[in-house]
Amino acid sequence: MQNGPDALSLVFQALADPTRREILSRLRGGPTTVGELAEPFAMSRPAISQHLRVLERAGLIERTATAQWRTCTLRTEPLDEASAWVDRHRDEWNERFDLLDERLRELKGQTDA
Amino acid sequence: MQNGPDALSLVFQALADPTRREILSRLRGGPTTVGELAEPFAMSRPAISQHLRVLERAGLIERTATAQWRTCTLRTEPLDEASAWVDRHRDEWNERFDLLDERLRELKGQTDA
DNA sequence: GTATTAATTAAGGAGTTGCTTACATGCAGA
DNA sequence: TCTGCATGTAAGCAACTCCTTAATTAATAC
Repeated sequence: MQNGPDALSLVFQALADPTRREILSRLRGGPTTVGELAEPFAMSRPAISQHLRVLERAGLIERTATAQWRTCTLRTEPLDEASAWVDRHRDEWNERFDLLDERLRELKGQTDA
Repeated sequence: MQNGPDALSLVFQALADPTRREILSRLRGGPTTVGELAEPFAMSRPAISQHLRVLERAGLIERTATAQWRTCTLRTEPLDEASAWVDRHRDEWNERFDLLDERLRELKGQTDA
């Protein structure tokens, strides 16, 4: 994997773990230090650090260092793309219209050429 | 894996691969055989079979056997839960209201007790 | 300076993923 | 029944995930 996975795969992969989803849910309450974040989990600090790295790699959190505390902040932008993908596939009605659109555009391209 | 991951993790994990997302997109056009599905990918048939198993495990497709062809059909129900989770975290405004709701419910529970 | 606190990095191990090739299964038609 | 086609299963391998404990960095307080 020399090039690394695409952004959307990184986001979905980050969300594919209950601990990481719980961390994101807790971050909705506002920026939080790693220690506070780790407290409710029966898991070592390094394990939490590694989960945070996965979330950071997906762009879902930002870590800023103030003194010896690292504050984690929620970043929701990557979820827009994820939400768009899911919703596009979720609703069969819209899908049919999407496909109709594509067909029409194809036809238009053909008659133009 | 005696207990296995939860349903939501399975769905996000299934979506965390471009090949599988492409398969789902292609299935929006209607039920398709494995051969047709595999055709555009530079990948062996067994690899596609394994991707289909991941999608089936997540409940995102259904496989039915007619003659020697296995027909794959899209199932969008699992995406509802995924969409709900993402949307709940996507919009900061709604999150704040959700949190306010939770706090109010907590307070109510406390005064009741 | 030394000690304490907060967090990360390093190293390692059990299990999983994503692919491969080779083999097996199961149906259809001569 | 034998042949061919569509698909799945088995086995193997490199890379990755998710956790661990031990060592390290960095800032604060004495």
